[in-house]
Amino acid sequence: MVSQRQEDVIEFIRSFHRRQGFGPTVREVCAGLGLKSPGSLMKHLCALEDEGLLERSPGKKRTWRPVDAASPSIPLLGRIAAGLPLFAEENHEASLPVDPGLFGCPSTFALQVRGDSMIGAHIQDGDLAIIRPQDVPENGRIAAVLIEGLEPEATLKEVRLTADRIELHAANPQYPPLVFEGAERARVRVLGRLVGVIRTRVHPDKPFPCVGRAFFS
Amino acid sequence: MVSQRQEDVIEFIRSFHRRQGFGPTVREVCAGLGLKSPGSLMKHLCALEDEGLLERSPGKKRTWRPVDAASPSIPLLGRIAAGLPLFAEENHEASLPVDPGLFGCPSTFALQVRGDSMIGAHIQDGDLAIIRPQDVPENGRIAAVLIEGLEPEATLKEVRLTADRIELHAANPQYPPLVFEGAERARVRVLGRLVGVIRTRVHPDKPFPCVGRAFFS
DNA sequence: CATCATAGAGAACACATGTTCTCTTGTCAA
DNA sequence: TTGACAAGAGAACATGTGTTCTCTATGATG
Repeated sequence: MVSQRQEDVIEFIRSFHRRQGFGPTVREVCAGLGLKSPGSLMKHLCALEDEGLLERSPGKKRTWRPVDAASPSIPLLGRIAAGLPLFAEENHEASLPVDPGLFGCPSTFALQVRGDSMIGAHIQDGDLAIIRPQDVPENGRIAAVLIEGLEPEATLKEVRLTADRIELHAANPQYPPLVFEGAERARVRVLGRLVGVIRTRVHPDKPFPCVGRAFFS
Repeated sequence: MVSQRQEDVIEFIRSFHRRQGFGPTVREVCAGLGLKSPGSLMKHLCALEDEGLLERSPGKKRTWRPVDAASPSIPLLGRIAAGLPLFAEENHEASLPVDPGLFGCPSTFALQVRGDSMIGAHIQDGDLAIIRPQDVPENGRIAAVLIEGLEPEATLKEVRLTADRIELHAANPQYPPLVFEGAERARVRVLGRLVGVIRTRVHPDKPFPCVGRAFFS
């Protein structure tokens, strides 16, 4: 059981580490939380150590730290090349300087969205879709899928499962649903499910580029 | 000019950091290089500092580090408290482990969007708006603004400037534009302009929560 | 009311550790 | 040889810092 205070402790240590490149002293943690002496903070630190959320090297300076050595970046797999394997280094186009833990999963990857097929889910052209790897489709989820036989490009679609079919729905009426049933089902390969979105450019010229005001009036 | 010895120093510090999660003491670096006293190592450390390859915080323990050690982050200013100053540590709720450079500016901050007033710009409830600080309004841009006299909360709005007015438009017809003219103009305080969006949760139950399929059919 | 638990303040201790000084050794060039 | 220079050993100092103890204030509970 971690109290609010204890979550603050972890968050402070984590952000101190990120900002400074080294860990805080217990007194610096105190100052960050508004405490004036380290005595009571030690109880929190020890409690968090018992919880398995913090580590220390007893007696050593500036060694209180979160247990998870956060992997610092999300690989950007811009487009999926024809030659698999999919997650090899070859397809690793770039790294987003973003801690994957932000999205609740240490092993996410990113795909840049092309077109406005998911505009109804408020995912714009150019957005970076954060994907958690997962190969079983889940009904109602938005997933990145590969369709064998078509051009080898990952697309983002809402998955709808019925007894014997997989339907892939765009969030845009211009794109009809893709339906796979029977043997066809095997053509659908789920890469993972959408767990986040990063938009690095906000179009200044067309603030509402796809769903214009006309939709509302 | 860095000698072989000095490269060893950097490599040792870097790998120590990776293995342990915190930095080495100068004596631990000595031991790692087979030196028996820190005196001469200091010359190497200082030389590397002059080269711009290492950093330290003088006097502080375990703070010798490679210059690129501090992973940058974006401060999350969840809501703006009544008591300013705005960017003080007090309002610093948390840090997003995201390199601000991803959004083209080293000093961005984040605000969590409440409500669906910007849904037309595909910004959902709960999204994290990445803001570049800027106090002059720009026509047509989406900006985070503070309106004096109302509840002290930052809101995201599209700014439209005319000769003598500032209009703040929501991207949702349910919210009428706010118009400020004449002396009223001074009530509008621009915090910065929107340069990005991060969505950390994708609602599985309602994939199109606000602009439903009804809009398209 | 009494009792207990929790959070924090404040003081104190021990020592790890950054930093500086001096001295020795080895190397290279004039 | 002599001098200059770099690398290291060893000692010493000042203090930052982890850790522990005691005492107080507050709130919940019986």
